[in-house]
Order: sequence, then C-alpha cells, then structure tokens
Amino acid sequence: MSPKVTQAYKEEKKAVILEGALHCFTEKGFQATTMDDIVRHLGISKGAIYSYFASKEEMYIQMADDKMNAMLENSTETFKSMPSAADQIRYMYNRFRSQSLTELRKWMAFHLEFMLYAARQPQLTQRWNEYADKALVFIKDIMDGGKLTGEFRSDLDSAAASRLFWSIRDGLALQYMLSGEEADYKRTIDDMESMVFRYIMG
Amino acid sequence: MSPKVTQAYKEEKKAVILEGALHCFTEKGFQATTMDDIVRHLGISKGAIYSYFASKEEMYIQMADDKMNAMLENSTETFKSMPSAADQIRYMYNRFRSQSLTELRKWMAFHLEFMLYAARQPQLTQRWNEYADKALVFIKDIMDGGKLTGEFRSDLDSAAASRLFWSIRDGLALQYMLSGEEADYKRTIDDMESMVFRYIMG
Amino acid sequence: MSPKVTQAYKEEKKAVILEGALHCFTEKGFQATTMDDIVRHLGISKGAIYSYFASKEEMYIQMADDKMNAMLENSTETFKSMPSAADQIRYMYNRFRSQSLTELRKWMAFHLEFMLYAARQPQLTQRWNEYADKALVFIKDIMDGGKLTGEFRSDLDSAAASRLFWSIRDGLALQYMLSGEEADYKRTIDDMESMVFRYIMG
Amino acid sequence: MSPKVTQAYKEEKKAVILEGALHCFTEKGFQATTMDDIVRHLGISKGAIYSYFASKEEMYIQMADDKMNAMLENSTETFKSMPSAADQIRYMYNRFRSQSLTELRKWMAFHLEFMLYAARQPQLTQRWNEYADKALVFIKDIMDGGKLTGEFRSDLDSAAASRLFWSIRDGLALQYMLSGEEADYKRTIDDMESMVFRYIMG
DNA sequence: TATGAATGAGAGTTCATTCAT
DNA sequence: AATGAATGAACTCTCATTCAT
Repeated sequence: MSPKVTQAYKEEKKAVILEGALHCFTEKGFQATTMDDIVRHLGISKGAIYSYFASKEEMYIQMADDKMNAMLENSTETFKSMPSAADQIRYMYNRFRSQSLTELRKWMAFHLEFMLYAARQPQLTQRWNEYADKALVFIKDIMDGGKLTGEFRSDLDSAAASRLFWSIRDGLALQYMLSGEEADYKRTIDDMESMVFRYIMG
Repeated sequence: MSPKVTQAYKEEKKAVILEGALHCFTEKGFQATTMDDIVRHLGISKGAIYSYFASKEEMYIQMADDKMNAMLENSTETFKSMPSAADQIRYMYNRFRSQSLTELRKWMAFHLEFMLYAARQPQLTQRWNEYADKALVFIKDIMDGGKLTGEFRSDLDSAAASRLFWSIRDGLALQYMLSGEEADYKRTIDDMESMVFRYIMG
Repeated sequence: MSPKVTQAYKEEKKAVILEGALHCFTEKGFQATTMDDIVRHLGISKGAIYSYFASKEEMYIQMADDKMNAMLENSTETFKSMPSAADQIRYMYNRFRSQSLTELRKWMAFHLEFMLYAARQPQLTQRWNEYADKALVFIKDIMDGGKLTGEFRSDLDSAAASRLFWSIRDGLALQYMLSGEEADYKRTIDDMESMVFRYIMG
Repeated sequence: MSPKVTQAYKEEKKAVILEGALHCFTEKGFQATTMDDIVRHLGISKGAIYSYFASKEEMYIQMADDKMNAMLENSTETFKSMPSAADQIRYMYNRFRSQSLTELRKWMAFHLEFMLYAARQPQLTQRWNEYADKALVFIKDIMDGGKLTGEFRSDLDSAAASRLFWSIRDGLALQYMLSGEEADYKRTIDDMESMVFRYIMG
C-alpha cells in the first residue's frame, strides 16, 4: 500500500503500455490503429489501458512527448566531452549513419504523422515548436562554438546554418522514406556531410 | 444526348468535386474528413459524389495523381528556353520563393499525409516512386547540362546532387511546416540556394 | 396522335421492359437487381421505365401475373383435342421433360422468390392462390375425366391426386434446383410418371 | 477469467442472438430484415451482435448450418432401434404430420430463401448439396434395408425412390406454403404416404 | 416522351469508450 | 486494479425515385 511502490509500478506499467502502443502506431499509423490492436499486442485488457490513460489521443501525445524528450536528452549528454565543434557535427552524422533505413522509415512514419496531427491542434503545435527550437539551438550552439574556435568561417549565420542542417537531414529522411537502398542512403549522408562542411567552413 | 456536352460537363463536375474534397482534406486531413464534410462543403448530395467516384479513397488517389502530374508538367515546359543550367537552378529557387508559407503548409500537409498513406500500400508506393524519380531526373538533367557547359564542376555526382537538391527543399518545407515566418523562410531559401551553388560549382 | 397507335406502342414497350427486367431478376433475384441493372440491360433510361411502371415492385408483380396467366392459357389450348385422360397426363410429363434443367432452374428461382415475396403480402397471396387453384383444377378435371372413361380407378380422390401431382412436380424441381444432372433429372421424371400412374390407375 | 464460464456464456449468447435473428428473418426475410430490426427485437446494441458475428451474412449462414445439422442429427438417433424399414418410413411420415402448418410455413420460408441465396453462391451451393446428399442417403439406406428384408420390392431403384420421397415431401410443403388448411394438409400427407408405399412395396 | 444527374433516407459495419463484475 | 462485453454515435456506401432539361 506504500504509495511509492504503487507510483513506481504505475510508471513502469504506463511505459510498457506506451511501448506496445508505439509498436502498433508505427505499424499501422495512429488513426488506423484500434484499441483492440493495442490490447491484442500487449495481452492486457482495454480497461487496464483506460486506467492509465484517459484516451487513445492522450497515449499518442504522451508518447510523442516522451520521444521528443528522449531524443534531446540523449543528445546533450555525449557532447559535453567533445572539444572540437567539427567533431561534434561529425558525430551527429555518424549517428545518422548508424540508423538503418528500416528504423528510419518507422521513425519517420511516426514523426510525420504526429506532425500532421499537431499541425491541426494549436497547443500541440506549440509544444512541437518548443522541441524543434531546442534541436535548432542545440546545433546552433555547436556552430557558435566552431566560430569561436575558428573551425568554422566567422561570417557564418549560425541560426540559418542550423536550420539548413536540420532541413537537409529531414529532407534526406523524406527522400528515402518510400524508396532507396541502404547503401545509397549511407552514401547520400556522406555527400550531405561534405556539403555541409563545405558550407560552414571557409 | 450530345456526348461532347455530357463528357465536358462530367469532367468539369469531377474537377469541382475534387476541388471541394481537396479543400476539406487540406483542412482536416484525409482520414478525418468525412463524406458528410465534403458534401456539406460542396452543397451537393452524397449520391452525386459517388456517381463520379467509386470511393473516398479513389477521390484521394485521383487527387494526388493530378497534383503530381500537374507539378511535373508545369516544370518541363518553361525550361526548354533557358540556355544556362545555373539559370535553370536559379529559376527553381525563384519558384520556391514565390510560394507563400501558407500555400506551402497546405501543400505539405496534403503531400505528407498522402506519402504516409502510400507507404502502407505497395501499389501506391510504386506510383509515388515513379513520380519521385521523374523529379530527380529532371534536376539531374540540369546538373548534367551544367557539367557539359562547364558551369558546374566536372567531378560533380549529378545523381547524388539532385538527391541533395530535393532533400534540402523538402527538408526546408518540413522545417517551416509548423512554425516560422515568411521573411525567415525566404531568407532560408536564399541560404539554401547559396549552399547548393557552392556545392555544385567549383 | 391516334390513341390506338399510342396504346399499342405502350403495350409493346411495357412488354419489352418487362422482358428485360425478367432477365435481370432471373439472373440476380428481385431484391438484388437494381434499376441500374435493368436500365443497362435494356439500353433505355430510368425515366422511361418510370413512365410505364410506378415502381420496381409494380414491375415485379405485373411480371409474375403475366407469367401465371401465360402458363395457364398455354395449357388449356392444347388439351381440348386429346380424348384420353391418360394421354393428357402423359402429355404433361412430356412437357416437363422438354424443359432443360437450366431453364427449370431459372424458372424456379423466379417462381420461388416471388412466392416468398407474395407470402408476406396478403393481396398477393390471394392472387397467387387463385392461380394455384386453377392449376389444381386443371389437373383435377383430367383426373375426373379419366375416372369417367374408366382409365383411372373409380375410388380415386381426384382433388387429392391433383395436389399430389403438383407436389411431386414442384418437389422434383426443388430437388434439382441446386444440383443434379440433366440425364438424372429426365430419369427421375420417368419414375415420377410411373409412380403417379401406378397411383391413379387401378 | 475462467475460460469455461466465458465460453459457455458466449455460446449461449450466440444462440440467443441467432434465435432473435431467426425470428426476424422468418418474419420479413433475410434481405428485408435490417440489423436495426434484429437489434430492436433482441433489445441489445448493434455492436454486441458484431462481437459475436462478423456480418449479417455470417449469421444467416451459421443459422442455416445449425438448422441443417439439427435436422440430420435428430433423424439418425431415433432410427437405430427400429427393425422394420416400413416402420422407419412410417415414422418419417408421422414426423411430417406432427409439424403444424404454421411451423411448416415458417420453416419453408427460411429454407427456400436460403436455397435461393445459396443458388447464387457456389460455396454455399456446395454446402447445401452436401446436406441434401445426406438426407437422400438417409432414406436410401432405409430403402435398401427394406429390400434386404423383403419388405420392399426387389427391383426398387432405391436411389431414385429416395429422390422421389423427398420430392413429394418438399413439393407438398410448397403446395401448402401459401394456402390450405391444417386438416387438408394432414390428409394429403396420408395420401402421399399411401402412394409412396404403393410404389416401394410390390 | 425520354433522359440521366441528383437526391437523401437508410443500409451494414466500426470502434473509442464505459462499467458491472 | 483488471476485465472484456456492451454501447451507440458515426462512418462509408447504396439505390429507388424524382425532375429539370
């Protein structure tokens, strides 16, 4: 009856449910996924889900929120230790390269569907933008660092450059969303990287 | 009785219906739009729509098909007369700049939702890819032209470059999908343009 | 403008429409046949049909009525000239034999569906019964004739026997409705015939 | 949680639903009965029905299947103990006699409508024929038994005779479907019986 | 008269959510 | 807290009938 235990248990259970739901949403999309799909996949009852989440929509939003936060958090940690801005950018591209096309596609499907969903709900648009801003600032800080150390050209517009950085990355993901092979994809990331470096360095 | 009149009338009516449906799909999304929404918006009866289109899905696919074709057709025409490859690329960026953010967002919302939809249906994926290939080849031809005239660097990988071209464009549209202002958007296109030229020219 | 011509034309047109409708009803059943089916088959317009018949149902009833009358009429004619009751019965069986299984099945499908339809509408039930009575009386008259001439046994209950006559005939049609081959069918008619004769003769 | 309870409950519920649906189908016919009719009659929700049956059609087929099986099963049991083939046939006629005209009519309405329905769907035709074959074989076995014991004439074509047996029975039901009174009906069964015995015995 | 585009009530079916157990 | 049978509003699609031309 200790509330602490109950609380921990609840958090864990919520996480398990969200994981199962994510699997389904990724497979079929949010709208096309039924509560029955989720329930079947998780092997629990509908009531159980509704005792943790008020609605299918709430699960979705919660899930997207978790994803966004996870991505930002796991970014900031690693970078503290790298002294070179160029290395930090390179590290980002390595991370892009490490994701398989299959993973990328699933990730994008979820990401895009939520974006469309958010575009129609002002409060979600707001939250989404906060997340997008953080991602922009994250790269901008690296760019600014590079300018200070002289690695990047001094007249670089770091705000614009970080926008370009993400544009290229997102656009590439979009390009390979429906077709293309792993090897081509990896090669295009290389090109993307070299183009970006050509742009930010002298 | 005259087939000409009837035929023309039918084509016109189909177009009107598609226009009305597009309006609704853009507003709420394909899945969230009900036939009642469309019917209300158009001020006609349900039966009328179903005598022109077999299903909601058919309308959607027809619509997407029309959009794709329209885009490709209106591209090829204008370019015949331009002698310089650089001018052709510049012309493309001017076209990007001429589209307002509001238009862009509507366009993207439709575009992305259909892409997600297509991703789950093999035959649509197929058709989508054919369209994407044409867009790629269109830019690649320009790049190859520029290499021949010496405008672009001779070691440019035109296939990769055209992929990058579209990646950047699509990514930028994605970036500005949920936030950003007109002026910033235009400026980012400028940056995008200069980055691309930096990459394709010597 | 002569009313006679118009009248004749109308009758002819009605007959053509009913013929086309019958074809469709036989193929798919009354309920499953749409006005579009009929219109397509006939190559005329919906309005045309509605200027001759008030409703799909009216066509159906009219059609069934015509069929019943036709059958009774074409029976009575031929029999006047036959002196022997046994020959008359034999003639009936020959007529049964002359109908192919395919024809029989189509005929039965229409017949049965209308029967079910009529069973739910008192006025149609009434009309159906009048027709059925005529068919019964027709055979009963033959039976009575046979008793008078001594061809059939004198203690024969002609009313009951005619009921049996039709029961056997209808039941056989039912038996072969969904399966069975032409040759078997013909043989079963033979058996049926011999059984009936065994019953009505001494 | 106990599967036994749940399973039993579900079976019972399915039976209740089928019973209610049968009532409606018998009243108005399969096609004319709407899901709303059934729902109203049963006092449950539409969703409830769809959690037990996938479609209106599935209910219908299930129902017809149950009816067929019930009829065959309840036949075979009782006959094991009867030594005389003639008694077995006589027993059948007693069973026919024991069914009231009202029951018979309802039964026939369902039976015939399903037959028409099945006639247009090859797989159902198939299943229907299997059932019909079993009914034929059931009588044929009795006939063969009677030939062996010498009760029936030795040159009897038992296959043909069983076909006739059912033809007469089905045809009689058809005869009395729309008109006729209980007493007449019973009497005609007597005639039918005597005619059949006249035919199968020497 | 004939046409066939248009109507709209009503069909079968789905599924997020509730609540008695 | 967990279950899953039940709900019923909302969905897509059909089709007999009408009526302006």
